Formats: sequence, C-alpha cells, structure tokens
Amino acid sequence: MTTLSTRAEVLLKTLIERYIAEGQPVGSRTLSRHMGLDLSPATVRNVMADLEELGLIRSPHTSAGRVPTEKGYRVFIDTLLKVKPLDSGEVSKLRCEFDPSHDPQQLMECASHMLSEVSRLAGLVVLPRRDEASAFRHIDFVQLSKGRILVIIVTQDGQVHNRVITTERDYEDTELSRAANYFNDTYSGKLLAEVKQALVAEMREASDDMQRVMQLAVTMASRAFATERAESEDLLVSGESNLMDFPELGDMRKLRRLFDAFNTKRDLLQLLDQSVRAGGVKIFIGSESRYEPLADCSLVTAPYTIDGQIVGTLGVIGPTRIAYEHVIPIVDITARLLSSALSHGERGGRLESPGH
Amino acid sequence: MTTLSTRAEVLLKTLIERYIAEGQPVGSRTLSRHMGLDLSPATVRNVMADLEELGLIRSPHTSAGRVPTEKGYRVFIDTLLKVKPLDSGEVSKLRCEFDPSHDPQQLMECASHMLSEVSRLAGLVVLPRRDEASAFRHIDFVQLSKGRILVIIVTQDGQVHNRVITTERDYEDTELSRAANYFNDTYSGKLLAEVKQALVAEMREASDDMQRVMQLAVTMASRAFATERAESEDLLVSGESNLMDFPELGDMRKLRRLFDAFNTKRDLLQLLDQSVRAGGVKIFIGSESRYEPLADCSLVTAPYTIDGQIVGTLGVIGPTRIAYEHVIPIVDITARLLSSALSHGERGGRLESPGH
DNA sequence: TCTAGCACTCTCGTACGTTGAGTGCCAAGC
DNA sequence: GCTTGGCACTCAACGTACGAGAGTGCTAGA
Repeated sequence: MTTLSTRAEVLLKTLIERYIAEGQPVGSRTLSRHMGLDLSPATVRNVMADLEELGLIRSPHTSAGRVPTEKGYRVFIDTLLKVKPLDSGEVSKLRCEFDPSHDPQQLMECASHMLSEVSRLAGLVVLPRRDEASAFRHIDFVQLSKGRILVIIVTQDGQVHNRVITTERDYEDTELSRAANYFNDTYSGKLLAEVKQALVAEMREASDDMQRVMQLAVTMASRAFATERAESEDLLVSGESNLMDFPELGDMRKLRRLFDAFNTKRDLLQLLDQSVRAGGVKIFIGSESRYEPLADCSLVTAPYTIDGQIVGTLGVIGPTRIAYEHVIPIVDITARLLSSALSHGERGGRLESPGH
Repeated sequence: MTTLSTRAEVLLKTLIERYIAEGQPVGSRTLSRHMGLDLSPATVRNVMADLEELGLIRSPHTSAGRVPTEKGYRVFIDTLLKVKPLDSGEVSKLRCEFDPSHDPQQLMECASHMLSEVSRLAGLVVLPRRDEASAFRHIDFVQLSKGRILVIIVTQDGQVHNRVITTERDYEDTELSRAANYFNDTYSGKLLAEVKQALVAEMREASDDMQRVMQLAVTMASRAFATERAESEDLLVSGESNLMDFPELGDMRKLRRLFDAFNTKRDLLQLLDQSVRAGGVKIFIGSESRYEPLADCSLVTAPYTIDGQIVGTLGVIGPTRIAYEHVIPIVDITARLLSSALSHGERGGRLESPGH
C-alpha cells in the first residue's frame, strides 16, 4: 500500500476521532475546522476522495459525510493512534478493586465487571482452563448423605472444584479423611494430567492386596476426575446492556444475535483463544473476527497470566466506534492487575514491565 | 366487583387467548368468529363496552381492537384459566435433565437454563441464602503459598464455599489438617449461626492456655467466616435475549432498564423473596410487582425446597402477554424437579403432591 | 496547489390525502 | 328486552410530495 501523506494522515486521524466522538458521518466543513491545519473544505474534500479511493473511509450515501471503514480503523490503530496512559490515580483506584483476599473466581468476576464499568462496554474474561498444566494440591472427601460423597479438589493456583459421587455403602468420617490424607501425601504437587494418568494405572492393577485406604482413595478420586465435566473453559460476560446505548447497534435482530453469542459462549471462546498466543493487547475490528454476530463490533483483548504463564484472556466488546485510545490502556491495565492479583508466588505482586 | 355473566367471561377469555396468541388488539369481528357462541360483532361490541367499563380491557386508541388490562389478566388467571398439565413424556424428558450427580450449583444453573429454553422467556433461579438455617458440615485448610491459606467450608446440603485468608507465618500441612479435624469434630452438624456465635465466644476468651491446634483452627475459621461476603443470596438469569423477540418490548430504553435490572439483581431478589412465603405458583402482572423496570412484564414464580424446607424461588419473566397456561405448569414442574433433585435425604427423590 | 463557487444529490422532517380496521350509536327485528 | 344490521365517525398506518439542510464533485481562477 502506498504510504499516506502526512496531511492525509492528520485528516484521517481527525476524521476518525470526530466520528468516534460524535457517532455521525463527518463532512468536509467540520473536518476543516477541527483539523489543526488551515485548509478549506474543498481541499479537504480532495484528500477525502483519495482516502475513499484507498478504501479507508466511505460515505453512507451521496450527501452524508464520511465514516471510517474497517481498513481505516486498522490504519488508525496501527499507525496513528496515541494511546493515552491512564494516570496513576486512576490505576491505583482500579488496583484497590482487586482485593487479593478474594479467590480466583471472584477476582475474575471482579475484572469482568470492572472492564464493563470503566469502559462502558461489555466486559469479557475467559476463565483459565483447569487442565493438565495446573498442579494438584489437595483433595477432600465429605459424606453428605447416605451414598453421596462430595469430592473437593484444590489446585495449586487456588481453584476449587467439586463433584458429587454416589457410592454403594457409607463411610466413616475418619475413614474418608484417612483416604484423603493418603491421596494428598501421594499426589500433592503433581500435575493434574499426571494424577489422572497415575489413577488409571492404579485402577488397572487394583487388587485385593492393595491397602483398603489406598483403594478407597483411588476409586473415589478417579470417579471424581472422570465425571469432571469437560468444561475446559468458561466465559464471564458483564455489562452486555451497555451495548444497548449505542445507536449503531439499535437493530434488534443484530443485537439479538450478539446477545445470543454471549450466551452460547462457545464461538466467542474460540475467538478469544486466538489472542492468547500473542502477548499484549490485540484488536479485532468488525469482520476481522470472522464471526458474524460481531460484524459491527470491535473486540479489544489482552491475555493475563499466573506467575508468568498465560492462562486466559480478557477484554471488551463494543461497536467499532469506540474510544480505542482509552479502552486499550484499560484492557491492558486490567490484564496486568488481574495477573498480579492471581500471582502470589515468590515474585510477589508487582506489575511487570509494559509490553503493548 | 359485580360478577361477570358467563357470556362476558367467555368473551374475555377468548379475547385474552387471541391477544396472547397474536399480540395485536382484537376487534369485535374476529372475536365474534373465534368465540364459540354465535353472536354478531355488534353484540360483541356491547359486551366489550361493559368489560371496558369494568376496567378489564381497553383500546389502545379509538379504532383499534381491545387489549387486556392488568386487571383483565388477573381475572383471567384467577378464574378463567385452565392450566394444561404437561404430558408425562414432557415431564420425564425434563426430569432427565436433572442429573442428580451434579452439585447444587449446577442443578440450579440447569434449572434456570431449562426454564428459559422451554418457556422461550427469561429464566430465573434465586440461589438459597447460605445462612443460619444451613448446617455446618466440614471445614478444610489448604496452604496455597507463603502466607495464603484457602479455607473451604462445606454445608450439610452440599454447598461449598471458599475464602482465602492471609497469615503471618506458614504452617505445616499436618498442622492444618489437625486443626481442621479438631474443628470438624467440634462443630459438624451445628447450624452456621451457632458456629459463628461459638467462634466469637471462643475468640473472646482465647488465652495462652488454649491448645495450639484449637487456637489455630478457631482463628482461621473465624477469619474465614468474617470475611465471608455478605452475599446472602444470588440470582441466576438465563435466556434474557429471548425477551428481545417480543415486539412489545421493542423499545430500547425499556429493554435497557430491564436488562439492567437483571444485572443489578438486588431489587429483583427482593421481589422474588416475596413469593417465597406462599407455596405454589405465584404470578405478578405488570405493575403488580411494584418494580418499574418490570412494568410491562409478568413474573411467574414458584418456591423450591430442600427436604421439605423452602430455600429459594425460581421462575420466568416475560411480557404480560405470555401463554400462562403453558408457563405455569412449566414453572411448577421445574420447581418440583429441582426440589427433588436437591433433596437427597431419607425420603428419596419423589415428586411431592401437586399444590398449585 | 489551493480555493471559491455552483449545481447536484440525498436524507430527514413535515404535511397531506387515502385506506382500512374498528368503534359507538341508533333503529329495526326477533 | 336482547340482538342485529346499518351508518357515520375516528384514528393509525402508509404512501406521496415537498422544502430545508448538509455535503459532494467538478471546474475555473488565484
């Protein structure tokens, strides 16, 4: 692509800024006034014609102003946008929201909520898949009623999972707690994948000469691990209703599809997973997401980490016309704050160096 | 109120049925055709005039048909409606959805989802408040990292709550597990309220001669209980987007308020609590809920129980124009199924006798 | 290369007439 | 005394027409 003249760049930049602020096509007259350079509307029109030819802007109809195309937004974001860093007061206010005494689930709910509140858009947080990567920490068996035993599994990162399994006979509390102790001593610290594997092996060679306690623990645990729903991941969505304030999303059918997408989650999760790979903030504009319900929306995401490992993604969804220069740092900071709130390892809870 | 003639009743009934089916004001001509009786439109008009005078129907404008008022719906539901019981095939299909090996949380999510799917409206489930009424069953302490301990509290009904507390020094696993054992032996089976009270007392007279294990257990538990968020209750909402299909809720501002109400939850919870007291299905029509965002909506609720004790409410929200004769049994059955899935006490999981 | 001017285009809001559905009322009929 | 057909009236909805305003493209001149 031929590179733009500085004048064209300034023009495109102001046009998009105006359009983001006002939400309406901007014409040559207003543009010539708000652009720093001293050019007449006519000149502006000429430049706009060039930009239109390049596919960066378009007019909704003959005598409206121009609006940015997706390509225009893309150029704007990649080369023209000056991200305004949040002032430190803002940051520390956000930081306060992350009470480190909350458990991971709560922290993520908090992050999602915060994203939607601060950006006035819909906030998203992909929960980490509790998978082979996380380490087993603790198990516990609690008899709830005849034949029903609650199995609690805690992973190293503080996530708690619980399943109810049914058994033929009842057990004494001491029996259960001894089984749990055995299990904890044996497997604590191992990766979940390893534990599962080990359980399969143990079950295969289960024999009468196996100690009763051992047998009990292994049987129950493997049943709990087996029935563990293949949830893999989950998505938290907050502030969907913020999106109803944008006139460009006023079409009920489109809105419906969008909200259904929030509820279905599956496709969104897949999409959000893409941004896990790259570090830093990633932006999908309109059809770039290749997901029809998001055709008129933009997605700003950033991965978050636990102890340096990327475990999930968070971000916001809004119309393509959003104040990127504000939203980007919001998503960025939230990802950092969440990461540091979740990471309570030896390295402590510092913000790592910026990396957008 | 003067009682209606049978003819007026039939007319009101068919009018409302038609309106529910079509969603548009119904006029004298169509009514005279669809009503079983053989009356001319003119006669129908006379009767309609009477009904209008009684405040049971009204016309949106001079030359539209009539639509039911809230009062009209009320009479319809209270005296004219024949609830169609679900056929048993339907019921057993629903019953299958409630896998009793799920934990309470999952069961309720399932119920909410099911309500919205089957009724094509928004489904609601109020989670039981984990309060004084529920019995303490089990506690566990797990050290996650330096100075951070995960406290897991299990109640008799199988709900799992967890908090992270921070401590000054680190503990051995055996130390923690001994503390948990002590605590479990002492308090298992007692009501949470009693446990809290006992903890306060223990803390007050905590002294050096208290056993170390005891002291540790009491300190940690009381910190966990103290920081327990005053969540009291929570609300699950499913299928909100179903409401976008109803043209009468097409106004974006109203819809926005409604969706905000779903997110805020607080007021809705308060409202839903009202229906806890009475057993059976309860219906709020439009402004009867005395909650502005629900002005154009109806709420159909029923309480659900654990082992005979009412612990929460579930239901659906839709426009006032909903197929009550279908929705009422759906809510009713779902409440029963959820109750029986949650009740795994001695009495087993039977459906109790109908009580609407 | 920029600018002023001008004719052109298109949306939006308003006004207006037409259509059709439905009503209220009245007088005739059972 | 109910019921019914007839009739004038009302009102939303729809389509057309038209002016105002905003913005454009093009051209000629600085």
